[in-house]
Amino acid sequence: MTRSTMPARPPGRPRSGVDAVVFAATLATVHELGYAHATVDRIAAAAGVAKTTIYRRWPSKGDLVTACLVDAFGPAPLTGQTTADLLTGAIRWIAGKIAEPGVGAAFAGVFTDAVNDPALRATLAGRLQQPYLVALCEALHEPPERVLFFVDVVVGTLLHRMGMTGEPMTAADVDALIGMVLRAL
Amino acid sequence: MTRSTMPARPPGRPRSGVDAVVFAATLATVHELGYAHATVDRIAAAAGVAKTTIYRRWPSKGDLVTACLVDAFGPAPLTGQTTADLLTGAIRWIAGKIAEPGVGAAFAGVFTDAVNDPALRATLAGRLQQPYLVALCEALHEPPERVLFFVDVVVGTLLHRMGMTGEPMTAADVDALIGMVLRAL
DNA sequence: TGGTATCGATACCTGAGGTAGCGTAACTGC
DNA sequence: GCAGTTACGCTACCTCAGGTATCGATACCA
Repeated sequence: MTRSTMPARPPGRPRSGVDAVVFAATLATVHELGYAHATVDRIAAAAGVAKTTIYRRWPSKGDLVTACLVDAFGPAPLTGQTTADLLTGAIRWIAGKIAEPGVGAAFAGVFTDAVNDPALRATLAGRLQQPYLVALCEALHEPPERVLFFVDVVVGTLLHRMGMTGEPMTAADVDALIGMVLRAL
Repeated sequence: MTRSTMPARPPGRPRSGVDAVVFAATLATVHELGYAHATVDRIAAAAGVAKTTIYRRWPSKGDLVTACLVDAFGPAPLTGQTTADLLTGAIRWIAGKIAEPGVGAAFAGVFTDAVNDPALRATLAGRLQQPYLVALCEALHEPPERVLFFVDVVVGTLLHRMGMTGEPMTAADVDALIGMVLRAL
């Protein structure tokens, strides 16, 4: 991500495409073994690269998974005729992403790690949450603290279900969540 | 807990009071260092017991913390003239518990561990969640899946805030959460 | 062809969860 | 007071995973 945006390629070995391969291997390994058992050794083996290559690109496992999630999420589709449409789409989108194989477990796992790692928490908040927060504030014309509250509600609920049951939330419950948030605004 | 309910004390060394001392040391250590850095060695040292004593009583760190939380929470105060009163009291109660020093971090940490440890997840769901779930179903006259959804919302939101900021939710936001849940029922 | 920077491999360090063995302290019952 | 019983403290140890250091090999650019 950082390197691919450089104007001219510096001399040395190639590394194009490695990020994508490692991200795919990360999600696949987390999906198969869970976050805790998806060791960096196994992820490296699955990606066909050396462990040292991973630590050269990302300073820690948490940073790797965070970058992986940023890549997997991409920009939020904040579109819709009305505010209700926009919110419904956004909540369905994040619920769908968390339901993707590996993404939910990776998200819950890195969130978990961040609880007791202030540096990782800052990375997670800055790289993953901040962009969506800003976009939501603009799209909804609501102050940040209010948007933050609803992010806590939506993401917290989805992750709690994922963590307690190991399964993503059903479509019916996602609809209930949407109804609840719409009524509250 | 298990032993103190026995009718007659069996022969051997005493162990009364050790549970309470270890629970207090667990919460204090987690409060001071966070869940991940609160190693069993340090908890044992803080309690003034040997590490082996802890592992003799609880099979793992997760089980220790779960037992500690069960002890710290106690029975839920499900009282109130109306359903609204009852729910308001229950949500304020759980929010207050999670805001207690060490409890929130311990809860978030053990939840985190449970995400990728099915055995611990079963313990957490059975010992900590199940009793409150049953009591809530009876008190609210609602089916389990509906109650489970609202537990996901309330606990998930509180834990997400705790995990992302490191601080418990403000009273104003807890009130907003209560209002949201009341409107949804 | 040479310079440059990354890659792969191996070996290693640290910290933490968890276990084994053994002598010892404390309680119950006779 | 004395045996029997049980848990305790201590020490040493195992395993696994995150993370680091070193170095030769490799592939790109000029």
